[in-house]
Amino acid sequence: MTSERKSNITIYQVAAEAGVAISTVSKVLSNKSGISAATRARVLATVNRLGYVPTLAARGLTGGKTGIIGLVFAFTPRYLYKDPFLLDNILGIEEALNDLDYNLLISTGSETDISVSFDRLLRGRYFDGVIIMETTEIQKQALYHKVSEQNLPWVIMGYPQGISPCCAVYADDASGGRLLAEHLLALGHRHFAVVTTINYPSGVEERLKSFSQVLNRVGIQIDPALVFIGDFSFESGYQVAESILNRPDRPTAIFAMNDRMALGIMKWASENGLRIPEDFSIVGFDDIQAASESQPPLTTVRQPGIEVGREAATMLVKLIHGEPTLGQVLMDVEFIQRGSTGPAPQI
Amino acid sequence: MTSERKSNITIYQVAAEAGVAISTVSKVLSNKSGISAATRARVLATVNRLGYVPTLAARGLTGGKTGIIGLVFAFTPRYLYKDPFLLDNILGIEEALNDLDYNLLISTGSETDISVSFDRLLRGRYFDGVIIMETTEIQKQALYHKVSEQNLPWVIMGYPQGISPCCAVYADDASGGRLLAEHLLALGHRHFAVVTTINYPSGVEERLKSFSQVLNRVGIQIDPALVFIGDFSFESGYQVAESILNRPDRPTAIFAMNDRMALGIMKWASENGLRIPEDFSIVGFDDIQAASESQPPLTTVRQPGIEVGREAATMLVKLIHGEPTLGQVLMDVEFIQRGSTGPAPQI
DNA sequence: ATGGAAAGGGAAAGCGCTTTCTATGGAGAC
DNA sequence: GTCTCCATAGAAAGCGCTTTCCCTTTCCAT
Repeated sequence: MTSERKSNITIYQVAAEAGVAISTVSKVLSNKSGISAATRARVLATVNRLGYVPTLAARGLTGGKTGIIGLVFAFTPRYLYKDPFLLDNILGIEEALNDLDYNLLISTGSETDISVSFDRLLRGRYFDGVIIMETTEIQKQALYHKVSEQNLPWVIMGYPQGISPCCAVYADDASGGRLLAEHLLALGHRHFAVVTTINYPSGVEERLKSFSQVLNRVGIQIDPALVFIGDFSFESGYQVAESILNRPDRPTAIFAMNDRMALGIMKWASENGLRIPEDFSIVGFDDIQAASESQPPLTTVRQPGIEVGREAATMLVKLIHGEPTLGQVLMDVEFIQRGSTGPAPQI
Repeated sequence: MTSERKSNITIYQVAAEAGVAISTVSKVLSNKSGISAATRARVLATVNRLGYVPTLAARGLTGGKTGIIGLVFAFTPRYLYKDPFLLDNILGIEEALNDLDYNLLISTGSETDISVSFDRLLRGRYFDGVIIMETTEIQKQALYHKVSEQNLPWVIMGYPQGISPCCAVYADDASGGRLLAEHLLALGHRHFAVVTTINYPSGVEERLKSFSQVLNRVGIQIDPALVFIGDFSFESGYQVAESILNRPDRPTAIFAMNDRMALGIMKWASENGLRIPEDFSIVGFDDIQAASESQPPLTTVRQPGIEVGREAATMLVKLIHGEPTLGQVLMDVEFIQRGSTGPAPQI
């Protein structure tokens, strides 16, 4: 009655069966040096025969490797699980981690409160490393302190600015913003609206910044009255569409910070008899699957979501193993011209 | 140099500060009885002041609660992270778990090999409970044995058949299949094709079974030559579309086991000049967002994905706390008629 | 042959917590 | 006022593993 759970095979039983000390078994399993090939083989055979699996909890306690990676996402689960692009990131991480024999624990929260559960996790000795995903500047700082306090290897999936030195993997959002601006400018557009969000992650900030810089260079400022706020969702795009498109001085081009909001705006437009790109042009960001399936298909910038995730995971595992890694990896984005952009309408 | 990590505050320090024994602190934190109100308050105050967080690993080792729930998904991550319906399930779980102060660790695998990493996790003393998601009959049996060996509370998210007694939450797939069959029959359809997958989870099996039963009742058998195999993806639907729709005896109605495959077929049809529902009718299953946005919108059956996930998580936590729970919960589905179905074309 | 270094193997000390089990004090009963 | 009994606090024994430290072997160089 000591334990409710059926007692598993422990390292002691393996040691006894194999006729060695437990430290020897431990060394074999952790691939430490100092064990003869013969002994190693004998121990391994016993491990297999008994079906021994080391207890993660005990490993975690003693500072050994648990094979678990934490991922902090400082926004709500709804934000995460409804965003095809972020899910691509996670898919990439999962795939890489499965290959490397690690597991992922995702910790979601809310904008105001990242710490509650993550704190507990972080200090719980469960993680071999941590990936920080898609955060705002302020959160990044807070998380950075927490994680480095624990002395855990960590990687930022997103822009690293403000924190240095650190390992980071991120798409070249800045170039994306620039490419879109240049494209729209070349089509003769001069009157822009942008749809962004409050409390956005750094990548979005970069897109917007470089977009405006290109415009500034030709003497165009974005009118603050033409900056609209959504929450990255299709619905939020649909909702702000009216206030963008129904104004007397309708912008000729709209830059939505992601594809889903762009698609939402397009839906409202088509329901309200506006033609794209004849009446206005629109661009998004990410290149999610739906972007190529819309009517017309959406001009956008492709971010390599899966690759970013995979790279981040691979980098973290290298860090854990103490192997040398590139500090920061910038992934290329690709401008994708489709039917949602055309020459600016004559006024 | 004993530990690489900065040493955290331990229960000993809290006990010393509060002037009590560590067992007292432990009892306070686990809400055990036998502690006076004064002592409890003093300990709690010290815990807060010091910012003490119990180490999960140590808790796990001693059989205490770790606050971590495992989710087994026996297929590949790509299958999971690309399926809006399954993601709804997970979203529901996450939301419920966040409220209940638990965390979720998702373990994906592959059809052939569910056990490798999950085995390790399961025996690692990390989980307070386990949710088994969307598996085939055979896998369910195997997982069932593994989990119950560990004496962990567990819940099946999906059909429980074959295993009893157990806790399960599932949508009424059988009714869904029936409703679709009746609808198509009422429209005069007599010539059916179905698109399913190999190695499908039990829910899909139920849909198909009840669909055929309704047809059988009016003397219609599904021609084995008209059973097509996809993999639940949009692309796989697109790919099988030609072999379904280009045959001389084209079926007048198609039942795809999920919306994404149905949508893929519709895309091929529209690219090849076939009109829906004039040339053929098509139905899906799940009611993902894209189903209502397609041209024409898709007739389907809505499964309450988020609710199922939420219910499964809530049930599991009750199980963990030793509270009484309903053994099995069947969630209603809803038939949703849209534009993709119409009267059978005259031959 | 023999001394010494190198290499393999074992004992034991924790890691931080939960959980008995035992001790202690105070209250109630006689 | 003494004795018995609860209620509560404290000591100590693990949980299963890693790691340090030390003792045996084994092998090479002299």
